[in-house]
Amino acid sequence: MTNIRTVAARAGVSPSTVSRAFARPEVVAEEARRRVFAAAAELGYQPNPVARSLAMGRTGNLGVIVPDIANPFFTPLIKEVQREARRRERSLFVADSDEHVRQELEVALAMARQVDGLVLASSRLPEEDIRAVAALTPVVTVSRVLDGVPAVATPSDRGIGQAVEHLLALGHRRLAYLGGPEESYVTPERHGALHDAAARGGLEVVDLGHFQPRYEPGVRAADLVLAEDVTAVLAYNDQIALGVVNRLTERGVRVPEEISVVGVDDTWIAGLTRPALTSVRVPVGRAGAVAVRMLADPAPGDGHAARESLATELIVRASTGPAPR
Amino acid sequence: MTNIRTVAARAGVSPSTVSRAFARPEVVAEEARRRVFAAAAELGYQPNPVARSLAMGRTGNLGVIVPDIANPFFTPLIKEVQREARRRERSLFVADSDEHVRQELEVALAMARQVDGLVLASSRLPEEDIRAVAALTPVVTVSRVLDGVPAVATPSDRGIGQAVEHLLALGHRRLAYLGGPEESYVTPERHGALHDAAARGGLEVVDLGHFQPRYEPGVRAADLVLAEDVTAVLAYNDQIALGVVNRLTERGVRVPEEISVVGVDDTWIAGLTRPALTSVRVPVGRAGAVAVRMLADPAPGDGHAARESLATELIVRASTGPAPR
DNA sequence: CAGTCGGATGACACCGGTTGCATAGTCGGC
DNA sequence: GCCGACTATGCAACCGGTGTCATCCGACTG
Repeated sequence: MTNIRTVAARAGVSPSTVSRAFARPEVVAEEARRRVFAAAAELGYQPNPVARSLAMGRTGNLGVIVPDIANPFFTPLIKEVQREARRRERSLFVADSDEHVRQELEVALAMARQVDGLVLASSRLPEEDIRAVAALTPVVTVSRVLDGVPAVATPSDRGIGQAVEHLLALGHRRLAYLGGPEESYVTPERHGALHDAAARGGLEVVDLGHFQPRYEPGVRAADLVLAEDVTAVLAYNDQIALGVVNRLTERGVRVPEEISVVGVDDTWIAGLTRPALTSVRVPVGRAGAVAVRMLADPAPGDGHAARESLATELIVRASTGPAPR
Repeated sequence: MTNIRTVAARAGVSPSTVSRAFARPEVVAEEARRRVFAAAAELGYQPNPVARSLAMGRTGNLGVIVPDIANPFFTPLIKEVQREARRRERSLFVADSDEHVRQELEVALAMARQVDGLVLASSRLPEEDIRAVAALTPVVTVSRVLDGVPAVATPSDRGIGQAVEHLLALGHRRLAYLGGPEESYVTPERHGALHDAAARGGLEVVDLGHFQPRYEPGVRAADLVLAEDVTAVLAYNDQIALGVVNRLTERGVRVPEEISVVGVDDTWIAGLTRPALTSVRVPVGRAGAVAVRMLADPAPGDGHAARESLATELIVRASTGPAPR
């Protein structure tokens, strides 16, 4: 493969001039630049980004790691991170940890030194592992807050508070809660937000346990819900909620006439299913954009790590209605 | 940041020994290895993958570029590519071209030299651009066939043929076709497969034009469908089909009693909506796995580029039924 | 016309690893 | 006790760029 010296020889200039012609064309004289590009074109030369990264100590890449690329919750985040990265002329590499802590660490370590900054979304890593990664490259976490590491938080208290208000206003008094996976950092946070809001408003909450954030566990959960004397369900996320809705419908229970269902995440499927799903919107796209901003334009370090917080809100659709009397 | 020489000094050995201790521990004596690792641990040293890539001429990374990460059609591909990459101890970087040719090229060029191989899924690039990328790094295309470039094809003729048979058997005689985006390589391929099969079986096809492969265009398409005298619809993909189903239902047209709807891609949403969607399954996950195999274990070059072909098949669900009389 | 200034270029030392080759050291065999 | 083989290590050249510094040249100034 051709390198900078080959091109230099062909163009009759020194390697330095070739390097400059590509990196900062304006400092090279017209004539020399022309000859360099001509030689490069003939030889099919392209600067080697790996060598450039090594010499410059920066790669021009950013990375984002999500637990599951297939989870539609993360796609707005990826899209926005990518858009912001592109605006800054950085390439974006995405990686998926398959909801698996061990793989998340491997993937993060593999990526760390090959990017100029890393966005860790909904990381399940233990604190010390996140810190280890942060020691290798600048890191911003999303939906996970850690001392000393810049973060974009998306606290669910407001959105879940609105969901509780909404259900109370519709006359519901007993709610089943389908919790998220035990390993997730967000699980206790959402659980706490719900219990706080419910206690304040006088809504009784029945905890039905932990569920993986996918469709099938929601199907299973629906039957548990029917065994309880509740008129509403709040699910950890939209996929679970969708499983519940479909299973209830199959069993002849009408949504929302007999049971109201609320999801969380407000992924795009929420608006597409019938009935469309009432859901707590998590501004994860904006969170991604903010995270990139924090990575690329770091605020002057005033001692402690940067922190942003983006509120959630309830989006009401067709899966919630007045409680049956 | 600490490098191999710092560690060497601390461990009282030469840089080469440190290098070998990390790269091929078995060739380093017990005692030396112990001291190297001790020194490395104290200094928090990790080998720099960029430097390693430069020296070795390989990065240990694979890349995959998809038109749209948010499109559920591609998630099985990404997942399988990742699984196969991991089996071979390669990291995987995913990138998204935002359904945009210009960005696809940029992304591909940026990635090309930083990976040992690239999977281009449903690429929309002009041939010469794909060849330019393939000149920089080994490339395997998926669902796109090009002379001289290894490829995994997923021809739709069989699956679409089955869909036509299925509809004919149900008594349908006139079908509306909602075509894909004009830029896509797959669009004419699917169109051709449909017209061939329809001509063979005696099914009349009404072409309703080109649609972007998303939900909203499907909603719009539904009203066009109703203006035609047809009893069945075949959509370019599931998202369009879903938009059609939802809009028909809204307008009081029952699916499948009055109109049957068939999608293509068999994404996971197809099974989740009500009625569940009959769809042509494209084995894109397996295609990804095969692509990685072709990249990582290249067949002895027998002159022309490797080629694999994976057949599609119809999955019948609830959105198709007997034609109304 | 000499002196100064500034812009373009080349030489060279890096960046942080890998690797072929030479050498020192160990051990066994005869 | 000497020789050959084999192992573990060090040296130094590379991978393909970047960036600093010195040099050279022409032009401008007084």
